[in-house]
Amino acid sequence: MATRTDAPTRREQILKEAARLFAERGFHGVGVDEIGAAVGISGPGLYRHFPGKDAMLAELLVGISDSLLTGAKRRLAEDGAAGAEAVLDSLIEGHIDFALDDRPLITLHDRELDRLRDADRKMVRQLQRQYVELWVGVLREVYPAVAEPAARSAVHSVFGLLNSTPHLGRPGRAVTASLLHRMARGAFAAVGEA
Amino acid sequence: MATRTDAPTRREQILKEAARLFAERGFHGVGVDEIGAAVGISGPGLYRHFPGKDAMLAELLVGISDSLLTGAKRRLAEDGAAGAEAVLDSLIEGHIDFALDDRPLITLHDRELDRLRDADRKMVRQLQRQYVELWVGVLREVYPAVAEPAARSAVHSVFGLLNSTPHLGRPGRAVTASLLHRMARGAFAAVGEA
DNA sequence: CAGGGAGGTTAGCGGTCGTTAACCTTAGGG
DNA sequence: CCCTAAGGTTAACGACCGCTAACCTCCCTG
Repeated sequence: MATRTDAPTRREQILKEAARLFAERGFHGVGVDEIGAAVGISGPGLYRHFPGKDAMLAELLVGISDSLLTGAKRRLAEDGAAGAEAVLDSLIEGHIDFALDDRPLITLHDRELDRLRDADRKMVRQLQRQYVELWVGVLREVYPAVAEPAARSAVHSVFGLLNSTPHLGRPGRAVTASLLHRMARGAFAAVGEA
Repeated sequence: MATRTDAPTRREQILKEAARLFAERGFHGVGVDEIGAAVGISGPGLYRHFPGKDAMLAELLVGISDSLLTGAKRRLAEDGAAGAEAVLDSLIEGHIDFALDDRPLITLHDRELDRLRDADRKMVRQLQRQYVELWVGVLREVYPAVAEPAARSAVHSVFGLLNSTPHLGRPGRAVTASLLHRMARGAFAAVGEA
């Protein structure tokens, strides 16, 4: 399990603050001095931990995409025996957890992808595509009548729905999670029953 | 009606290209020279039409918010007699039209708001809030059991769903529009029937 | 207890960006 | 036929930004 109880490393502090700032003001809108100030060191000190500003964004985006995909694969393996419906619910739940717990990251995820170097962008895109295709596969098991392109569009749209958390009020985590879950299922059902 | 058949003015060309570039690379990621080049003039020439780069973004965002709200008010007035269900469908249709026809604008709309001067941002926020509240009112007419905070969250989430068009493939406009419409109704229904 | 690496600091360089200044060209009206 | 306004141009300025250089200070270890 490796539940983390230790204090966060400096690197992790930097990544967390950088994510927050990038999400708030955009990658180009944040200077390295601000990121440094956010963790109590000053600008150039960051270069002891990262080769450059781009590298921070790259690590963030690859990390998000990878952990989304890894979590989804795990859920597919664990809940697969319980049927496609259960897996779909589990995927939705996982994505909602992520959107609620790491709002800055979910914002960056679909907003700053184009600021990456080619190699990093390709990697992120590949992880994202695998994540989408995993959802598409499960969705089409639940609703076999849905053609693949429609399923893919539906998945992207539901991501848009779930990723709307930054715009939502804060009426308690469980309430929001439940609402989002029901809406996602409702949206999928509307595609499946067409 | 004033249907526009005349050629677009230079100002309009600039706004259109600026919207595209801002959506692609972010407000801070685009230089004035690039915007100029996109309309065939060079950097500082833009200042004959706008007082500054910020003013272009401001005009774009206020314009979007205003036209969304105006369209929604018109639909409410025109289709109100046909009942709340019909108005809701009309609102959804209008938002989808917008998301499909002006993808760069819909992207900017929820992404670059914080780059505005205080006065402009307040104005945009107010227009957006009115737009949301109009939807909330109609939604609660269709589903009276839904409490106001839940309705507001639901509306924001459906906006997230409808605004996902930039991530979608292009399988023909009508097909996409129909899919999005059904999903939006399905998501709302799931909230209403809870 | 020397010494070296880890992790800071400040100064400053080179490039870019938004903006202004100064100047030029053209079309239309008195 | 001038003259003015509209709409361009290039040059350049000042600010800022990412990053490097040079230096300092601990702490850990052989």
